[in-house]
Amino acid sequence: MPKRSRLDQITADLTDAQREAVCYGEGPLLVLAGAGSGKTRVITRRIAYLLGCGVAPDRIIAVTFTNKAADEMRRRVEALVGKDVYVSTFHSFCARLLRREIGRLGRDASFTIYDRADSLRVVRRVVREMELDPATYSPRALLDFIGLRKDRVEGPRECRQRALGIEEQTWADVYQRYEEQLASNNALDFDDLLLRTLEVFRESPGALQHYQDAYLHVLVDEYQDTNLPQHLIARALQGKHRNITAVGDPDQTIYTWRGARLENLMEFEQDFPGAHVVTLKRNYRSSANILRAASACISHNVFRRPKELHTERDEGEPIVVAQFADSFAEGRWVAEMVQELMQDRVAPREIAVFYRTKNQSLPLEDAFASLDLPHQVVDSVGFFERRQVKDLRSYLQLLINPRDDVACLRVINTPPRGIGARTVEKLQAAAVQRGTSLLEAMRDAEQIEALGPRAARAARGFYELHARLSALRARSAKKLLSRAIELTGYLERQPADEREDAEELLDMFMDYAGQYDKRSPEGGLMGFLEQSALVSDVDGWNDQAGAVPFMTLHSAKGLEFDAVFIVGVERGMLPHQRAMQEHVHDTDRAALEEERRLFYVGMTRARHRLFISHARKRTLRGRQEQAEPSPFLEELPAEGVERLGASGRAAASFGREMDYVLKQKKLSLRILDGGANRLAAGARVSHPVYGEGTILETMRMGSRHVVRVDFAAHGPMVLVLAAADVGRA
DNA sequence: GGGGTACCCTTTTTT
DNA sequence: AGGGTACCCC
Ligand SMILES: Nc1ncnc2c1ncn2[C@@H]1O[C@H](COP(=O)(O)OP(=O)(O)OP(=O)(O)O)[C@@H](O)[C@H]1O
Repeated sequence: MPKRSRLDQITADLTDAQREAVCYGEGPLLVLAGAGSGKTRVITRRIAYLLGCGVAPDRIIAVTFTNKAADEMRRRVEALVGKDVYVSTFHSFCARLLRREIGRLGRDASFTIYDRADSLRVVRRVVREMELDPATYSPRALLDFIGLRKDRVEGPRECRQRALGIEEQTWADVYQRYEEQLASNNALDFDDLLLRTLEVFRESPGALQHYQDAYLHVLVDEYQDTNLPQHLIARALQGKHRNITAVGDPDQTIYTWRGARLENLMEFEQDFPGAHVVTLKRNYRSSANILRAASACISHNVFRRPKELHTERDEGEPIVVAQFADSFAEGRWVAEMVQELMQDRVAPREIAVFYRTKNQSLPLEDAFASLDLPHQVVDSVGFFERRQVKDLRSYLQLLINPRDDVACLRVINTPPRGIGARTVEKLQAAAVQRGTSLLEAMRDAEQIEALGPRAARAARGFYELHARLSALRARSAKKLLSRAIELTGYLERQPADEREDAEELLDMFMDYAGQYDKRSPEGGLMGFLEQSALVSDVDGWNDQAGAVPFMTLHSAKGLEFDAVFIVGVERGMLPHQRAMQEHVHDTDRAALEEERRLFYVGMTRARHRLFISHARKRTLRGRQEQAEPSPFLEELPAEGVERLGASGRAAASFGREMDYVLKQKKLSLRILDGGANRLAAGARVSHPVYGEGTILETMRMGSRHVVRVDFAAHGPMVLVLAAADVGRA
């Protein structure tokens, strides 16, 4: 194929503004654009275009927010030009780089990656060792503090220098000792992946130069949610060729709590002098009703440059805002509406349900299960945090990095093998004294005087178990996992009431390992552990599975669906109570605005249908709490928004009535006393189950028609009309 | 000294 | 619901 026409093909279905960005030549480029305007499309096409222009695939690096988004982009580029480029997240890229380069910092390449729970264990230990009162020095708060320092690229020494007063000095000391512990465990936390990469660049000009030479083009998606270290890494990488493409939308910053820095985007032109800026103003995703509502809502953010986003699309169906008595009624309604959509030929994978917090999935799961609707809770991070999965991961982690005392302590007596708290203490003391890891101390258990013969034998036994597993280290991840389960007797030793659970979880874990083995036969155990440490929630979501995904609003970023449900849109939930106390925000207002952006991100995921709901009662920490509608709901326009169950009492009964209808499914109504031949208010009807009644009102709930009927024997009920009845309504 | 149990609290979002 | 801590029994 002649080159010209292939390039034309890549840019054919783009707007002028999009094409300008895709085909932009050398130098920094910023695409500043609203939701659904084609930012991700521009990045993907630009990669394809560069490849089409003859840039070698290995001279391009693209960075996305999740591994799933990275795979998706790689696949799209491959489909466009048949070439394989490197697309990754910042964290995965850094982990890969550090496996090669961390020796330059005097550290070992077989490092463990710690998640928050691992880090928390380290902080707890530091607090104990420093003999601080954990009530005053909350390990959680201390870890947050450390994270904050790291987000600002501030090491313990600098932190200590800047400390004002004894209190802050103590925090800095905790930070210092936390770092020492991580080093002696040969572990890096998530932030370290970024910081050590910067350190490699700083300490080793040769390495920096190597990467700067290698990457002719650096492209970063979702720039509004990058933190300072990520920004610095991007800047370092483009340092030689100066070809950076960043795309982002300031209205979609939703990770400030994790250090995201909007300045990275808004001050791009200062950081990258001579940057060319392209703005995209047309939304290609959503119906006019959806875009109008989303824009109206986000316009209430005052810390914001007003931005006009328009669409050529039709109004579309009205947005539905519905109120329910409680989250269970809300869940049943969502399930019922999903069933309806599926009957209307909307594929389940084109429907999604979003919520603020993960525990909101439960009522939805119940409701979907009872209607037998295919659904999938998108929660990979949660999966890897499950106790049983973490336990087995720790056994494997210890094979790669025997110095990982956190992993060792986690499983040293799991399942119970006679190494109790006292023995552990003695082992730890011996390890500190000898300057060894816990595992090495166990190898030499017989020589530790403080240990009785029984304890010594148990400890030595653990070491031998590790050694036996270690001999199999080169085997596939799945094989190792199943051998670890066998050799440790993990399942047999589970309490009977948890065995089934554990078995299911570990089966899933083995499946996951099997998939890894197949996909990355070269990755080995280390690659497997690395990938599972760096998963994002959406990574585990199979978008081809034909199931409705349930996910957090955060996870929904960057995705799109034909129909979207956002549940639990209540004061205290969205905006979330805790988010309003988040100290990373300068003001209450800023905190509220981030919550509004989250709602905005959710709404703008929808192409055609948007359903927003809230409940009057919600169970929080086992308590039933009254809930008010979210203030954000008042910000939606009247036009193109249909509100159901507006008053509190009506909503309460609506919930119960809905319940009934769902159980009975749809049974058709017969019109009595021949006069009126229409299902309209006032008509007398008869129902096979409820008997006779009078229609109170008829209404539309989204695409479906419902009637409220006052039955003589049952009182008011909401009935959903069968398609055949609709013509009569 | 190990192991089991009861009670606390804490989770908002996640690389 | 899961971990941590405190307490009790073996
Ligand atoms: N020029 C175009 N022609 C047709 N469809 C387009 C065009 N540009 C974008 N789209 C479609 O619009 C939708 C949104 O595009 P994309 O996901 O790239 O937007 P985005 O700006 O990254 O969105 P967001 O920031 O909201 O995640 C996609 O379905 C995409 O295919």
